[in-house]
Amino acid sequence: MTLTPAAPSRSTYAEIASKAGVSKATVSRVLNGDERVHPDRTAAVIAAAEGLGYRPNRAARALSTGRTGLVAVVIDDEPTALSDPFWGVVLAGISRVFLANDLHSLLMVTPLGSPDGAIAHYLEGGEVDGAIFLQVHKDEVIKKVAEQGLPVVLIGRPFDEDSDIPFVDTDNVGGGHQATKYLFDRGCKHVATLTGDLEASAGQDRLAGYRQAHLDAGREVNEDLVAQANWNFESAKILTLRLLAKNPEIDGIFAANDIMAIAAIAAIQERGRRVPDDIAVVGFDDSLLSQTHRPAITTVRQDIIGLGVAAAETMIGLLQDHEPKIDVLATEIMIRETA
Amino acid sequence: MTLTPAAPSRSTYAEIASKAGVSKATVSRVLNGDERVHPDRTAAVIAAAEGLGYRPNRAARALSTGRTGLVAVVIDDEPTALSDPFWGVVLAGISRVFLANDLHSLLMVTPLGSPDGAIAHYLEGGEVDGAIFLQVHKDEVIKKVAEQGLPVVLIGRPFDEDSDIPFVDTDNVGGGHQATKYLFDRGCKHVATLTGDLEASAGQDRLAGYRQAHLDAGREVNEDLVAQANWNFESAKILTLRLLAKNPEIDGIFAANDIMAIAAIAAIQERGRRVPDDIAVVGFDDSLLSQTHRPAITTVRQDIIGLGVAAAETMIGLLQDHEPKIDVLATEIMIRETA
DNA sequence: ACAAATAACGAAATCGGTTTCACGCCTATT
DNA sequence: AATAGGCGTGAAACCGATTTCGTTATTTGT
Repeated sequence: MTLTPAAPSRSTYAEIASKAGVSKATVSRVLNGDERVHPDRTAAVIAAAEGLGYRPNRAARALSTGRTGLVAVVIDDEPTALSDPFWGVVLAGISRVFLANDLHSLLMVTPLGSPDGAIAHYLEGGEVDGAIFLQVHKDEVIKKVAEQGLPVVLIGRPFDEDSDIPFVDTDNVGGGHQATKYLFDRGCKHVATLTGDLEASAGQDRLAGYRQAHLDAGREVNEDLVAQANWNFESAKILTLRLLAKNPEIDGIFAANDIMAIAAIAAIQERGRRVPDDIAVVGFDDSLLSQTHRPAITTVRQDIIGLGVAAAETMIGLLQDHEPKIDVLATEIMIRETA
Repeated sequence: MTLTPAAPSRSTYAEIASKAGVSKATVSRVLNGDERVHPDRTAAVIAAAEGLGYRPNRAARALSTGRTGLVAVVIDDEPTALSDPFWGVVLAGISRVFLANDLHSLLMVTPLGSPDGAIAHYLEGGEVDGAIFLQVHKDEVIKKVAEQGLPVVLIGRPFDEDSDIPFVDTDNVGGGHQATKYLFDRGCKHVATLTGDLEASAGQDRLAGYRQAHLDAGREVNEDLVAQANWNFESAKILTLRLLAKNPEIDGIFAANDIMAIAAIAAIQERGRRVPDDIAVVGFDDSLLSQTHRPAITTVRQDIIGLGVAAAETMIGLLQDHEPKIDVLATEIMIRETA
């Protein structure tokens, strides 16, 4: 494999040093903000560096400090995962914070299913200073990496209750609560829920919020009204039809994401009932779908960019030896036409 | 900023060399596949390396070779850009190929408004071996970077007709042609089109395909039936209403993306016409929306993962000094309910 | 005013691979 | 038989920034 030479060579400490009439050591001190250098020399070095349009060589710095300035952003390589617009926005949030802190995100899209996958190797190699994991399915890989001393931040709650891995997450419990309470306040008496995959923490938590809202309102959860639909359209539609058939008294549905809300609406209309007049529907995510669908879907909005920002900030904190911070971001209900 | 030490230290050439009883130079030769080393030594080095669980230090290699093994993937920081599931899938394709070739993708989300902002700096700094641009920023930044000798691949067609920057793109002309021809074959006599932003090559090309299909069918394009809707729901709906009012003879609509197709359907139904019986509608993208919408949308599918894969492969080719390859990927029509 | 402590700075070592160069040994050439 | 050429190899230089260590120059203490 013959490779072409890379980008044009740039100026170095040696050049700055000779131009400013000081040693490389002094250049390094000035450029790293050492206060103890004489102001005159400091000024000379800065002037020389600017004159030469100096840009540091990351590889050289990495070699001598052992820190690369790179953070891996790992996402599960499932067809469904990446086609979810959610992650793009999270990435934007992460990237924005990193760029302002002279860090870079190394994107790794990989099947996380296999515990000894390629990823673990890369993460072990000291090639990155830390790793942010999106989309959590198995904690194992993450734990393994974290145990090797690599700073790790999770987006989404870890499964293991007493895991001490720092994470940021949407307040899914709060969001489920908000949606359910809104339906109650609207006058609904029999609120069903279409849950996501209960192996995912978001699925669990949104359901927990639904239950909590019942508790707070002094109502009992009717377990017949809880249907596990695994996030997707098809099963949500089938389950809604079944719910409506068995429980005609239903007058509200909380779907744990917008796609399932759309499926529920389709099923309801197929049965000749009206939304929201007969049955009110609330979704989750505030996705594009919820905005363009007719009727427009009332849904729980999460601060997705904020998730990325918080994760990046937590990572920066870890790299600076701060206490691991755990963020849970509030949700907001977007009232549209379906409830 | 005090920083914690990075990952655990790993084995080095020096250790392998002493364990195998050879010099560092020989270790380097063996590990880089130099054939001229005596088989016995080769075996010894390989055994020693495996015994020590050796992993190369990227920074050290980068410092001495000048190549980082990193490729920047640059995307516009527009709200609409990253929330488009399209890009996530492209990223997956890129990442998959790179990972298999020991390259990494450095994600850069360019801050708005800064023409030759932070990104250009990073790209100049020799921090990456190449750059893949998603979502066409003005060509200027790209040109500037390319002129500095950095290998560049575009996803999407460059604006400048005689630009020599390698690119990969969906065959948008072909897709537009396919959609329009399908409507003709179905018996439509008066096919309108909702175009995307005509400043974007995808918008231009899909419209060009629409025109070409007319030409091939020996029909004239009625310019009254061409409406520029800029990809979004609102304007597409308004323009469709206007089209229907002025041209009641319309019996088919080709929308340059699925969102506009949905908007068109909403407008058509609002006017009391039926889809597809009165007016057939074809979208573009085969997005999740097109699958979940009722009626399900007949649409033109593009090979999005393939775009990422092709871009990554082209980049690898450039890095190995191959001829710049230009890929145009075929589309496929997905027949559902609206046409 | 003199020894001791401190501050400011440069020379050189260092990080871990890669690459050049020179050396010893062997085969081919005349 | 002597020289030229080739091969396999190790020593050492090198990439560019950081950091240790030691040397001056300056300040403090008595």
